[in-house]
Parts: sequence; C-alpha cells; structure tokens
Amino acid sequence: MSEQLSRGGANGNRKPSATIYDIARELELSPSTVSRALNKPGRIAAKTERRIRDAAAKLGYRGNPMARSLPTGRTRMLGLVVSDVTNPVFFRLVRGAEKACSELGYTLVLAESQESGELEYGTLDRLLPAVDGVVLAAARLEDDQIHQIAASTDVVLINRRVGELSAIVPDIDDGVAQAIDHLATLGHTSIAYLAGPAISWMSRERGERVFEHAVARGMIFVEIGPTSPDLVGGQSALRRVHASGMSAVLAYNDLMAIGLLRACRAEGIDVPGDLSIMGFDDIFGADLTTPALTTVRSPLDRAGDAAVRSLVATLDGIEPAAADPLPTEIVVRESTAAPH
Amino acid sequence: MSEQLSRGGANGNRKPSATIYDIARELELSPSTVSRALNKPGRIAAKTERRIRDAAAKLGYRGNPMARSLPTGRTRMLGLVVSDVTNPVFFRLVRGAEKACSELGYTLVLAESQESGELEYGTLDRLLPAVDGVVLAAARLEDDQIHQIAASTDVVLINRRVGELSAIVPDIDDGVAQAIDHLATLGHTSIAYLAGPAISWMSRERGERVFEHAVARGMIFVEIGPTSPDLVGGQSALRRVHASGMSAVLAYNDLMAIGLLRACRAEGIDVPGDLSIMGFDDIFGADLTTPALTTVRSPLDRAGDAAVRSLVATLDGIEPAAADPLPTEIVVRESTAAPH
DNA sequence: TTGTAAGCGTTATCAG
DNA sequence: CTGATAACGCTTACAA
Repeated sequence: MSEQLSRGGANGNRKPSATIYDIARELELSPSTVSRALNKPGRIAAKTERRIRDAAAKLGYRGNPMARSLPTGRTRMLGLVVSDVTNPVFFRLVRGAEKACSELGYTLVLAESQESGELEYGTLDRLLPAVDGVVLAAARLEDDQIHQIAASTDVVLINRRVGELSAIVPDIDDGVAQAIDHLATLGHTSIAYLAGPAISWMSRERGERVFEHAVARGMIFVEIGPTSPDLVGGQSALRRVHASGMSAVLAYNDLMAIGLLRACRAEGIDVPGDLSIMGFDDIFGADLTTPALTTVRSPLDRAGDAAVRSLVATLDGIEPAAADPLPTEIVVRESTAAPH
Repeated sequence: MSEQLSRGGANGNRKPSATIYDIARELELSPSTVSRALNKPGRIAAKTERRIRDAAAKLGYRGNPMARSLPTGRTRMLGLVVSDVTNPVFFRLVRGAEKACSELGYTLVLAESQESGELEYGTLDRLLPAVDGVVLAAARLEDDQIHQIAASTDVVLINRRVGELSAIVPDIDDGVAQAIDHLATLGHTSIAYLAGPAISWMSRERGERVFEHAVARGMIFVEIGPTSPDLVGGQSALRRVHASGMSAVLAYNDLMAIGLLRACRAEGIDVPGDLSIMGFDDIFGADLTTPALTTVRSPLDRAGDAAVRSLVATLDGIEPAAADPLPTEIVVRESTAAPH
C-alpha cells in the first residue's frame, strides 16, 4: 500500500473524489466502459449502464473537468468580459449570460478589462486559455485588442461591431426614434447628445442615430463630450450642456444622465422644467431618482442570453441562428417635459 | 508526418497554441527543463532560462491551465457564490473579490445559487470540482448545504457564520449603535426592524443588534416580517409597518428600505416627516432616491477582498491573518428626521 | 458490447 | 544543472 500523500500541500485532509477508475475497479469493468456509460448514454448495455450509474452515485463520483478538458480541448467554460463590474449596466447582462450558460451546461467566468494594457498580462491572459470562448462587453478595448483576442478564441461582441466578428447589438434605431419623437411632441426644437468615451462604439452609434433622427425632425443638434461614461462624467458636463442652450439632452447612458440630474439639482436647475434629460439602458436606479429618469431601455439581459447561445452554437459547429432583433423602447418617466 | 486533425470539432482553424514541447524542441532541451525555467525562476542556469523565456515569448507560449491543474490538483480558480447576481448589494463585493483574485493570480468564477435545490445538479455542481475554493455570499443556502460544500472544498463565508467555518463578517454592532443613537437623538422612542428572509443569518443578526441597542436605549421595539429582501418585500411591508405605529423603521437592507420608501410615496406618507426609514449596506442607488436614504454602510468591497485573501492563504497552507474588524458606520442622508 | 492502449500538457521524482 | 519517466483523470480509436 503506497502512502496516501496529499499533494498540493494545500488544505486539510479532504478525501480525493472518486474517479472512473474507482468505479471500474468496484464493478470489475474497464475505465473506458465507465467513461462511455457516463457520457454516451445508450451506447452501452442497459444493465451495465445502470450498474455504473448506481456505483457512480454511491461513490459520489463528480468527474474532473480539468482532466476531461485535456483530451477534448474543451473546458465548457465561457468568459464574460466587461469593462467595469460595478457598472449597473452590466447586471442584467451578467444575469442573462449566467442563466443561458447554466441552461447549456456551461460555467461563466466573469472578468473585468479595466485598462487596455491589462491585455498583456493579468486577468485576460489567465482567462483566455481557460475558456472555450468569450463574450466581450468591453467598450474600452481597442479594435486591435479585440482582433487579438479573436485570434486565439471564439468571440461574440455585445453592443459593438468590429469587422466581421459576430455581435449582438440591440436595434437602437427604434428606441432613438421614439425618444426624439417624444421630445419633439413635447415641443423641443433643440437637443444635445452627451457622448461617452470616444473609443466606445456604442456611444458613437447612439450619437449618430440621435443626430439622424434629430435633423430629420428639423431639430437643432449638438454633441457634447466625450466624457467618462459614469456619474462624474455626467456631472462634469453640466456647464457645457447649459452653455449650449439646448432644451433637452440625451446622455450616452443612464449613469451620465443621473450624474447630470444631480448636478442640476445642486445648481438649482429645474429638471424637467429648465432642462429635459434622457438616458440609455434603464439601469437599476433609473426609476429611483427624482425626477425619475426617462430613458431608452436596452434589453441587456436578452443580449447576454443571445450572446452566450450564439457562442455555444459556434462552438458546436452550428451556424448561430439569425438573432432576433432585440428592440429598444423608451420608458417615459419624469425627467422630460415641455420646455418653457 | 501525421495529419493535423483539429480535435474538438469546434470552431475554425485556429493554430493550437505552443506547448513546452515546442519550446524544448526549438532549443534542443528537455520539456522538464522548460517547465522548470518557466515556473521556478532561479533554479536553472541563468543563460538557459533567458533562452527559454525568449523562445516562449517568440512562440507566444501561453501555458495550458487545464494541463497544469491535472498533476497539481490546483486550478487557480476561485468561486464566488451569490444568491442573486442582479442584487446591487453584491456589486461592490464582486469588485473587491475580483480585484483580490487578480492581484493574487487567481481567476474568479461567479455563480448564482438562487434556489437551494440547485445544489444537487446545476451550476454549483459544475463549479465546485473546477475551483480551489469558494467564497459563499449566499444567504439563502441552508447550513446543511454549506457544510456539504465545505466537505468537498475550502470555503469562506461572507456575512454569515456557520459552525467553525471561516467567515468574514463586518462588525455591525458599531453601525447599529450609531443608527439607534442617531434616531434616539432625533427624538424617536419607538422603532421597527423589518426583517429579511428567515433563513438569512445576517437578517437575524441585524435584528438582534437593533433589538439590543433599542432596549438599551429604552425604546419600544417591534420586528416585522420576514419578507423577501428586495424592493417588493419592502413595498409589501408598508401596511404592517404603518399598523405598528412606530415612528422609525430599520429595514434589513437598502433594497427593502427603498421599496418601503416607494410605497410611502405612493400612499402619500411623508418620509421622513411621518416615518423615518433607514436601510443597511449603502448600495448603489441609495443616494439617488428622494429622499436620499440614510443607511448603515457595509464595507462589502473590503469583505470581498478579505474573503479571497483568507481563502488563498488557507489554500497556501498559511493560517489566514486575523482579519481586520471591517467596521460599519451610518451615512446620514434625508430619510430620517425628528418624529412629530 | 467491452477492453486495451495511446495521448492530452504539465509537474514531480529521481537519476545522471 | 539537466534529462528521463511516471503520474494526473479522462477520451477515443482500435481490437477483441
């Protein structure tokens, strides 16, 4: 009997979990039969399969994902890369992706891409070799970096288009049309778009759509920014928004819109009396502000779900089904009103 | 030359990344030398090490985490299990854990434990064998289930104590003392605690602390609930809160407090005039409400960080350093005032 | 239907 | 300081 020496030197004395060898020995079968019985149901004598399954259950067999992934090259793990885990925009996205993964038998690994330089060493470097593919919701990565990632693993983008890479992009045109319509109907004739970071594809795209719809309506349009896509970005933009003389502003996202809202409050500017403010996304908290934020809702949860399903389909060698449109729509609350 | 057949049948024709064998061949060395050079720096001739590192860089060697984990039994992945990924309470927690993992060279896998039954098959079952340990912030799991998990992997709890398992629990006593003090100073003589789910250790703990401090102050105390720890839980509790006749209420968490706030607004109850409301945690959005929420801030980011560091220490066979106290404190905003 | 054996990329042990 | 060689747990031709 060889000494049972616990390798790894790590923690207490946990009994190593059962392997297919343990099952095989118990039943006097060969490991390969056990392996087959467990993951190719039906390709084996029904009775043998029963015995194997029973023994597996009895021994508490779990299966070692790492060992499995070595011969197959698949880990059944997917990465989700976001630029900032604390940004509420991503919550619904994460939820959608998580759920889809779970349903499809995959494990989701969440990573943050913060600064672009981090692509060299760090989280992403550790993540990439460990997953079968990644969903990228990282607005701050450069196109180059994305191509670089796509060179080593399968990729699905969210809220962004880069070359021919597959991407899930909600159809914002609808939502923007509704937004402009809403403002025009209220009587606004001028509008400002408060842009996010210059590198953000979605910020540019939203700006573009707003611009198109605004001029189609004969409205005055100006763009302000770029700014950081968060509360302080919105807050700091107030002076310029004010200086522009526009009666309504659409911010790149809700965080910025809320920041702007706060700044207005601090400065004694009445919203929506003096200024109508709208955001994008409808994040958690958008209905908690005073006034509650009117916004263009983005189906982030469905986007997360769709991205994962598309990725898994690709992994399985299936042409991903043409994604549904993922429409956006406005949610009218209290931060917009007729100008005076 | 054997046919280069792409295994896995998955995706396009990505070139398989370099292995230590490729490097060894290139340099006419043995794979073991390469392995040593790469992860035991110094234990090898400086010149050889140089050559190996250069070749590795040249070939774009990445290293295969799965292959590594097979002999070592360590995956350098940690799990973070939360009960609901969309609950804003967890954002700062996730951020703290993510950052610590990143710094320590680990990869964080996020999982949701939603219903307790899911422990049998599903996410957790897939997660556990793949990680070196887990951080559990899953208030809804039963003690039994946690013990079950702890039997197969290293565990650190957050905001909860179960047996002797290591746990990171902020010192709420301080925060609660401040909260009661604040209310007493304002002139409140009666207080309700709005409890979360009965299974939540933290909900009971907070209730207990509030109770103790309230009676110590000679205040009337009642407990209402249990309720679901979210907006609707708070909302639905209003009638009972109102019926209790208390002039102030402390909700188990901010989500519930905000729900209550909303319900008050809908019913025309003035906050803080008719009722003072406080929450716990200081989640994103707590300062966006009207009135802005007074709350007991919980250092969730530091808790996440501490949990990961403690876990990794245990994994490395080091006795985790006695954790700092992680004090809580109140953040006074607008939802509390003198009763009339 | 089942067994044999080779291999997946690393690390670790033991010689040289 | 470096090189064989044997694991690690599993999958998968190929044989029986």
